[in-house]
Parts: sequence; structure tokens; C-alpha cells
Amino acid sequence: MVRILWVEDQAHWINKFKSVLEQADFSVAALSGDVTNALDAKPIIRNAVEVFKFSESARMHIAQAQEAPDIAILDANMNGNDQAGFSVSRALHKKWPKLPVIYLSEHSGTGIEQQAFEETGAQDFIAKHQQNIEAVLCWRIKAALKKNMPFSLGANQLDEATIHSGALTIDTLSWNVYWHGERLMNPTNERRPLPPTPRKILRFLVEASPSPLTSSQIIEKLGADPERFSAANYRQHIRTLRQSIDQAGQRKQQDSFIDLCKSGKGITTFGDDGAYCWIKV
Amino acid sequence: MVRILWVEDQAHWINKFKSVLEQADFSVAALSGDVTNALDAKPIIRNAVEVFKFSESARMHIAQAQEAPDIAILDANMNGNDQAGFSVSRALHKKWPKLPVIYLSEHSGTGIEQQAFEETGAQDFIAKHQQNIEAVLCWRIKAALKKNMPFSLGANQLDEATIHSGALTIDTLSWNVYWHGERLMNPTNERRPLPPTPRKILRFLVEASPSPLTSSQIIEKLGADPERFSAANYRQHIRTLRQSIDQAGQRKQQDSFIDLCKSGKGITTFGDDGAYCWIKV
DNA sequence: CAGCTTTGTGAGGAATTCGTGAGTTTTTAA
DNA sequence: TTAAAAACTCACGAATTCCTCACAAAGCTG
Repeated sequence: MVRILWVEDQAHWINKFKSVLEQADFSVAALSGDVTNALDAKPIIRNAVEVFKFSESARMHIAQAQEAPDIAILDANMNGNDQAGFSVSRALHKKWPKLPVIYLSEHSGTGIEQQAFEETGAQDFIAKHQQNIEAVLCWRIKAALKKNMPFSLGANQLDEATIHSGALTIDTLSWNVYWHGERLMNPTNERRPLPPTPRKILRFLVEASPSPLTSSQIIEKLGADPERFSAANYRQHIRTLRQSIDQAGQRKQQDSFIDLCKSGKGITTFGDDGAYCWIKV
Repeated sequence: MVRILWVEDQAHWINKFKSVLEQADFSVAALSGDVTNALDAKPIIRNAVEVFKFSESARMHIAQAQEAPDIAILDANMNGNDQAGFSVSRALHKKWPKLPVIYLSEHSGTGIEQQAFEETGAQDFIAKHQQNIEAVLCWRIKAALKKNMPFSLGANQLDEATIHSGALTIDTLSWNVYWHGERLMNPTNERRPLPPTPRKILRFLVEASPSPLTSSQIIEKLGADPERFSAANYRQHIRTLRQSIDQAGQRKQQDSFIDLCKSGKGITTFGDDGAYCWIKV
């Protein structure tokens, strides 16, 4: 969930963007960032968007707020006052110096844009009349969030820490795994994450893909005790994985992953030596 | 002097911008950045602008180059190839991961812009048909340089003094920690502050978020004696933290933080290696 | 199709990890 | 030196994860 603070005085812009912002998926794992799709699907509110129509009310809120938003979107010129947006920007900067601020304005290419960049350290400045504006806004918000996410590490290390294979994303930093952007959970308890051993096995399978990994190869990679880790054991972990991915897919209204495996994709077996293989989907 | 690497296949754009880029003053001190004035005054060449008309020649240059440029400007679509600009971006990223890359393209609002932001981590994407394009280009270059300047703003000292993560605020100067603005206290004695070790652990967890920190990683960060700091010990400090935040929340009539942890937010565990993780609330 | 092997599945118990309370040692400050 | 605070240890119930076993389902071979 992303918290967005938005200051915009004109109702038609609010109507135009509010649901888009609420429903867009800004998570880093959301690769195939089909932002506009959010409109077709059932309206899931992912993000908390707080809109203020006056710079005064925004500033008052900021002064009292205890939770930092993740990003701020400001209109520079409001109710005929050039400086209204900038006054909010200063209040924001004072309270949360690192907060990225994006301007959304009708005055691109003018002194307002210059002032935004030079005086108030804007992260971005987007023209309201930009073609395909809803999508562009989402892309740029996402880019801004990405830059400010990991503490000063830059997005680069994040990229290197994630393994992608089709719809699957393994984040080796946070130890989370995503399927179509949906976090994999423990199939027996939806509130808990995918357990460690299945998670590690999945990673090894993806890294080894398209080679299958036998039980003994997995034992070696896991550093497990060969006495204790049996082939049946391996099968159980595979089962956990399939169920977990299946459930994540169902949350996104997708076809059964378990059926997919039976048709030779996803996590398959080769009829030999109890080996399993990750076939990219 | 700023070193600019520029890839652009069309001569008329090169003619239009080259002298502007060479003569613009990108120094941080240049506040009243009247960029266009550079044209009226005598042409002082302030910046080293290297232009490449083909992605191949740019890549070749990058591979051999000794000195990193300060910024790169790329045209995405060159000589009819959509991906030409991106191939240069990848080469740049490989050699100088931190180099800011700005796209200057005719295809704003299309999939090219999306790809630029999501796949290649663009710093900015500027439409060539932007109004007042010369000035906008200079402003945005300057903003990008400013962001990547290590020792820039006076705000830095403020930045280092407070860490924000959702409802949590850690003031590293006064050593106070706040939850929804409420100061965290020692759970066994409400009149005393949160003790040092839990406080440090919380800070490390927040800084490392969303990566979990194992017992041994915490030992390293704390500079503690591995003989003395056990996993059970780590657990106790986590407990202190949870209780402390819980009590601060109750003073504000909020839901139990300990319950929040059980549902996978706040301070969570992954069932592996005695690691805990801060999930922003 | 019978007989074999391999793979998928459910249930249940073993092992591990986690949360917790109470008690002990070390550090800190007066 | 003393007392309070902080840091640490230990033990135990609860929760979670891991593993085994038995058996059904699916493939393969002759």
C-alpha cells in the first residue's frame, strides 16, 4: 500500500485521477506494470490517496500528521496563486526531508517548472496535458518510489537482488516471492509467508532452470542432512510450492497453477530420479 | 564543467541543442539559472558534450572510456530501432551503475516511456516537443545532477538526524523514538525511555527494511560479543520493542501492535534463521 | 491387462522455532 | 558500595515447520 498526499484544487482533475491512483499497483515486484488494467479489473483500492483542495488545509494536515506519506503530488498554481503549491512543498520538506514531491501542473515549460526544480527540489514535473497522462503519472510515481525506496542504495542493487522468471519474482533481499505481483503465502495459513525450505527450493529450481534438480542435488544446495531429507520430503515441499502459487494465482482470478503443472509448465517432473524442474511461465 | 554523453541520430536536434548544452551553467551555485541567457552572452563553452549518432558507436565509446560522464542523454528510438537507446542505457548501467540517464524522445506517453522508467531506471524522460524545450532540458539536467551530487544540501544533516518509516520516527540526535507521535517508553517502567539496545535494533531493522536481519547480522551491527549475544537474547529485545510500541499505541487508543505483528506487519519473523524484519506500517 | 515404478495426497507425529515469564548477571550511576 | 536499570539466560507452552508413512493415482513395460 502506498500513501499518496495530493493537493489539487480542481475537481475535474481529482475525478479523473483519484481512482487511477488508488488502484494502481506501485509495488516494486509489479513488473508487467499494466497500470491501466487496474481500471478493467474489479476496483481494488491498493493505495491511500488523501486529497486536499487548498494549500492551507494541506499545510495544516502536514503539521499535525504523524505518518509520513510515501509521495506527494502537488499542483503548483492553485486558486490563482502561483506560489500555493510551493508553500506546501516547503512544509513537506521541513517535516519529511526525503519525501519525493511530484508536480502535476498545466504550466509546463514556464518559470513555474523552473522554480519547482531549482528552488524546491522537485522529483518530477508532469504536464497535465501530457498524452496518455494517467499511465504516465503512474509510471513516474513508480519510478520516484523506486528511487527513494531502499535507503540510499539506489534501485540498482534492488534489481540485482531480484530474480525474475516469467510471472515469478523472487526478492532475495526481503525473502519474498511474488507470482504476477501477488505475494506467495503459506498454503495452510494465508497470513504467514511461504516457509523457508520451500522458498529456497523454488529459488534453486528457478536458478537451475531449465535443468531439473534431483533430490540429492537439492540436499546439497540446501546443506541439509542426507539422512533426514528424503525424496518424499522433497515431494512435499514441491506440493507446498504448487499450492502456494495456485492460491496466489486464484487471488488474481487466474487458471489453476496445479493444472498448469500437469500440462508441463511451472513445476514439472521428468519421471526420473525424483527430479523436478522449473519451466518458465 | 559538466561532462555530457549524448546519443542522438537526427542532425537537426543536435544543431538545436548542442550549443545550449555546452553553454548552460549547471553548477549548483547557479541559482537564478537564467539558462537561455547563455545564448545572448558571448559563447563560453562550459561543458563537454560528446555526441554519438549511432548506438553502436556510443556503446563502443562507453566500453573503452576511462572517465565517467556526469550525465547521459539518450534518444530512445534511433534509425528506426526502438531498442537502440535502451541498449546504450544497459551499457552505461553496466559500466557506471549510478550514472543518471535522461531520455529525450518523441515518443512520450507510449510504451517507450514506460520501458525507460520500469526496465532501465531512467532518471527522466523528456518529450522533444515539449514547450520551451531548451530551457526545460537544462532545468531537468540540473535537477538530475543535483540529486546525484553527494554533498549537496544543507538538509543532509537533518536527513541523518531523523529516520521516518510510516508511523515510526526515530530521532538519532535525541535518541527518541516515536510511534504516531507518541514517545516509546520502557515497557517495564513507563517513566523510563526505551533502552539503548532495543532502540538500536529497531533502527537497524528500519534501515534494513524490507530485508530481514538475522541474529548474526544484528551482532555485527551492534558490535556485540558473539559469545554473549544469543538468539534468545535477540528475541527478548524484539519482545521489548513490540511491547513498547504496543503500549505507545494503546495510549493513542490504537489497535494492538502485537496483533499487527501476528498479521505480518510491524516486526515480523520469517521462520528462518531467527531473523526479524521491519514491515512499514 | 498385470506388475512394476514413479508421482500426488492426506493425516499425524517429530523437530524446530517463537513467544513469554521469571530469574540471574552485568553495567551504570550515585 | 549500593541500588537501579539494562542485558542476558533458562525453561516451557504454543505455534510453526519439517518430515514420515501409507495409500491412491498415474505411467511405463512386457
